[in-house]
Amino acid sequence: MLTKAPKGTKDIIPSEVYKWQYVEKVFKDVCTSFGFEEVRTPVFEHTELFERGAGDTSDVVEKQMYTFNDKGGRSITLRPEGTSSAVRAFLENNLYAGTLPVKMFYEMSCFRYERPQAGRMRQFHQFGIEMFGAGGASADAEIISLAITFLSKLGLKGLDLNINSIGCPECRNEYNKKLKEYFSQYSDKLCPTCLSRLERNPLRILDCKSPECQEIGKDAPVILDHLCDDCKESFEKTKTMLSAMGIKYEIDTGIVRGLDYYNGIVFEIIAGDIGAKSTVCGGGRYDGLVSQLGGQPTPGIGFGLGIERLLLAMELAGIEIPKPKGIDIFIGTIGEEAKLKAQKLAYELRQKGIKADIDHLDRSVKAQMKYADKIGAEYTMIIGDTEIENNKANLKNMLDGTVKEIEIDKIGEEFI
RNA sequence: GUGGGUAUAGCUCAGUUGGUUAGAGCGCCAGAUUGUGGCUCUGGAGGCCAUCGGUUCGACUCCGAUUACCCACCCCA
Repeated sequence: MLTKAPKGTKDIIPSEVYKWQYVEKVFKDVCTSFGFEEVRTPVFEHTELFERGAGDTSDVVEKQMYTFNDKGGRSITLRPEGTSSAVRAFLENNLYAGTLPVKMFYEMSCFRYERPQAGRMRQFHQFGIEMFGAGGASADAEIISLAITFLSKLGLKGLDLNINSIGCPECRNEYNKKLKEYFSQYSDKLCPTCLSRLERNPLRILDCKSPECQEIGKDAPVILDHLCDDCKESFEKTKTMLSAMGIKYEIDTGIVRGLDYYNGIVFEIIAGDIGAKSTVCGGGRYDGLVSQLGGQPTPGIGFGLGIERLLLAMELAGIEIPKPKGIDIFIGTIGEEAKLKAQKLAYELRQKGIKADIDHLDRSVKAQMKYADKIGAEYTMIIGDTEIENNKANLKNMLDGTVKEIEIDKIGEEFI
């Protein structure tokens, strides 16, 4: 118990963390080149924010939230997603009064109470971006192209970008009615889950894996045929933009985002077969969310990108993440006097920004050399009484094994 | 919440129809090389065989329960 992390959580240990640092750096660089700035919001929020934001009929809010009362009796929830917090920060800090559009990115832990499986954790990590105040197709295309740029920079090939439009509240209502009408005719043939979806969310029946439901779904009305003129036009414009940038996409009328705030364009990016959960990035437009949370009507669009799934996809694709360089020099020692000297030398080198390490376990020279090799030391120097007396020691290049004699006190000059 | 699978050394896994001292590879430590890594060879440490109960003369092995992990469904990143 004490030595076991809670279900659905995982340590990122020192020997693995370089992978995270690598994708984090690439993501930040890409976002910056697109003119986005980082935002950091609290890990927990008032529960109401997610109920109003993600929507209290969404599965996430209904049964997956880590909610508790704090000692002051407030209902607090560990964030299950990032967009609600971003909108709250946008409103609370009056960012809408500044220069529009507001473009921000983030990396955050999110929490959902679910049964863990491949690519799904209870604590998971997301990259995300949000853009507020721009409702046009160029904003859509910018968001999508940022995701594609990022994933491509990491070396992922064969990305599948699937897009759809779920329309504005008006055309979606119309469409839902038509869907209900259509599927009601087959209510005796639908599977039990889809029968319950008929009332709750008929759109999801289109996603069902059961052969019967799929067969019935083939002839169901398609959302894209039932968009209002405005929605239709903006979807067309976005597609034109994507094509102009040479970004390939597929229309997938089955994409329905799980959070209630989406409207208009929605998209998913699938990067390789990483198990059942192969969607690495999902997002869309949420033009109603800002006003839903008490602000002036402001268009918004963004995406979330799962870091665990990203790393899975990269591993599966055989992408090698560059390991960071080891230390510059290991100073090995024989005897107490040498230890004293090495400690002082390492301290001076480290202050100059040179990565230096010494022995702390009083090991044999051979063992110290092995240690130096393991930590990836580029150079080693062993000092004992003779070396200290002459102020001369051998500096060994660990890559080619060559040795050169240097003055101990001038060791720093070797690393300029 | 529903269903399936797995549980033996730090890691990846063997372990015969139930039979007495539970193995390998990798990793770790040490020696060969009395003050110099990688390669090789030799040795060493490290196991309540997940837990609890049952069957049996005898259980790592068979049965049951519990727990944990993995995978899939719902849903999602």
